[in-house]
Amino acid sequence: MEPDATLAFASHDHATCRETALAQAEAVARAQGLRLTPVRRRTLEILLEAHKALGAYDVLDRLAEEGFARQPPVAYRALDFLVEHGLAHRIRRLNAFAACLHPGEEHMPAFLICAECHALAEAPGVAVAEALQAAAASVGFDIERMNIEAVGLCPACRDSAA
Amino acid sequence: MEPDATLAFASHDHATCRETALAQAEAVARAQGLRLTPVRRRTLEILLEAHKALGAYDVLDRLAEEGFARQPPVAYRALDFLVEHGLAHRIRRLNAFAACLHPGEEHMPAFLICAECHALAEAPGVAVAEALQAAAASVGFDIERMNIEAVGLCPACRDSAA
DNA sequence: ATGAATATGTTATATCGTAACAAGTCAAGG
DNA sequence: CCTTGACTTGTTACGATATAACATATTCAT
Ligand SMILES: [Zn+2]
Ligand SMILES: [Zn+2]
Ligand SMILES: [Zn+2]
Ligand SMILES: [Zn+2]
Repeated sequence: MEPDATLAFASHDHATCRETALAQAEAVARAQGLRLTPVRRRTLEILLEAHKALGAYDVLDRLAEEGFARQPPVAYRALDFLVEHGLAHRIRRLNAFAACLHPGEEHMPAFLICAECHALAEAPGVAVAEALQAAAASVGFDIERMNIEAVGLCPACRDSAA
Repeated sequence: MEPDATLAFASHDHATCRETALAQAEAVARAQGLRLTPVRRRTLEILLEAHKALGAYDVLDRLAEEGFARQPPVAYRALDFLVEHGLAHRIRRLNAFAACLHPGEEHMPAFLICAECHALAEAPGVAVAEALQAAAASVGFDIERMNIEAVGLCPACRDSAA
């Protein structure tokens, strides 16, 4: 089942939402023999609690408040680890990172970024990815990784702009 | 007519290719009353001559060699202007900029970036963009701008890897 | 001519990201 | 046990990317 981005733009129970994602992430870690060490786990929790994209230095500040060293590699290592294993995503357009809300599920996220309120959603991107694969294949290009990001207005901000 | 990315990965006459793009860019500037000042024009030429994505500081170095001031805003302003008016594109994945090879033509480029030789192609992205529009619309999101980028192997590097 | 808008010059600084090496942890094989 | 090698973390230092802010100059329409 593909994730549904509607939730991200609607008011919902953040607590449940992040606990679910965290539990899924832990399941992934167990299944793949990953070491979800304290910094890594806390970094993921920070992203989940924020429930939006955070810059590496924002994460670093929060980590520092909890006793971890305030040095860039601390945050970048943890973030890179999470991204590497699909527990978080990197949003290039924002030079930022966001927890994956569907870790373990096969999904190609298309990110929708609200220019107004900065809400971020992972939209179902399978159709988009397939179209891109097809476009690439037609010129003999072999895709390894892709980034699909869009900036615009979320439902709430679009309505209030009218 | 949609641009064809095949050319970008094939050996071709760079001189013609860049003169065409430059001429198209000038036509766009005339048509839209844009001021293609010396720095801006030279910046576009630099991107076209390189025929690949260049970082802002690479562009700045080249501009400096030609008598322009070696200060970041010089390059960023020119690059931002070109991007703003569709004469160049920003490749977020590379923190870099590339001249648009189809200025004035309606197109939604999907960028294909070779991880091996760093070749860059603007693939026809209309189908991809439509799929993304549809995905966004299904959750009530209104897209203003989008970035579609893929990293992988170009035909030449894929073949030589085998 | 004159004012408003646009473009450029210039200084300084903010933000994002990585190289490199030392020190510590951990689990498997001897 | 205890070695050993892979992985993880601590730490310093730096590199790369991007923008703020303000002064000056140019352009363009009135
Ligand atoms: Zn995800
Ligand atoms: Zn919004
Ligand atoms: Zn283009
Ligand atoms: Zn290649």
